[in-house]
Amino acid sequence: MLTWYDANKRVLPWREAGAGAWAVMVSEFMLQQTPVNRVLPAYQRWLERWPTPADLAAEAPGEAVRAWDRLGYPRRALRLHAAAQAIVERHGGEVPDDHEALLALPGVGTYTAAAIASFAFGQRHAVVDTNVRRVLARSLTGVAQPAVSPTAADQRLAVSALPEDEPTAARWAVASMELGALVCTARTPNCADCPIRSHCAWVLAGSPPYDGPPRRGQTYEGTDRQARGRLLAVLRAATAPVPKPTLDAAWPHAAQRERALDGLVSDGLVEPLANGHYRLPG
DNA sequence: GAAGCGTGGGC
DNA sequence: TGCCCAAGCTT
Repeated sequence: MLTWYDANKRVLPWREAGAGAWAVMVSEFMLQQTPVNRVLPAYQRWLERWPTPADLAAEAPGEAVRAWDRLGYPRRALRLHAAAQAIVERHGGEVPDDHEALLALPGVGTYTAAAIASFAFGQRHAVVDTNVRRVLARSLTGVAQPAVSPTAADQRLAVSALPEDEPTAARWAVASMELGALVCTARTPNCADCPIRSHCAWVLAGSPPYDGPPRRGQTYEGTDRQARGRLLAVLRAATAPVPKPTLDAAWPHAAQRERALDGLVSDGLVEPLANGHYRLPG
């Protein structure tokens, strides 16, 4: 798998030599639930504008929300901004290399802390994302898909599979994730090109189909989530505070619109002004 | 532990 | 055409 990775890895800006821990951190925030191809343009603009945590920390949080563009889940932008401020206050403006310190930052959970420590600092951590969970479910457990949500068993399995040697563990982490992203994919895995197919428990079992409980599809049309997205899109595009009637026009269902707007305000994504106008948080 | 949280692309 | 999926985190 390590050899396969060296020959087949994608060229990505946050993987370039000297990209730095901040670049890795920004990419990890953006890649939480958003595909690589959609992240790339926003990532490039982001690092040009805010090349260090201090640069971002000095901005209004609303600017982070605006620059987040249409990556989705805009609370991630607020958390990245808050994390940058915490890095300035607690770590002298440098992304910490300590797993515990990373985990304490806003928006950084188990996966992201391990990813930054491993990808940026070469440490030995189990980096368990949806790709790795799928690779391990197939190759070691022998089932078509991992559990619906991450489990303690997934984490234990990933730890048990991790090479002992630190630099090898770091290479293994990124390689296993890339294998899941490029070859051992969710829908139609390309087993013919897989470097571990001769060891894969799922392939050796005859590639049995998934037989677990049905996976809940995520509805979107007509949801509060969609309403929030519409309202925030209006505010992102505006250069001045927006009068309420303009927001009203963005979502016809009044009760749902007000609920969504209240939610955005309580999340800190929208700031209501005294004159009844609204804007991204200053 | 479940629910809430965006957006768009691919099959 | 829908449906599934995408480097999760927080409450």
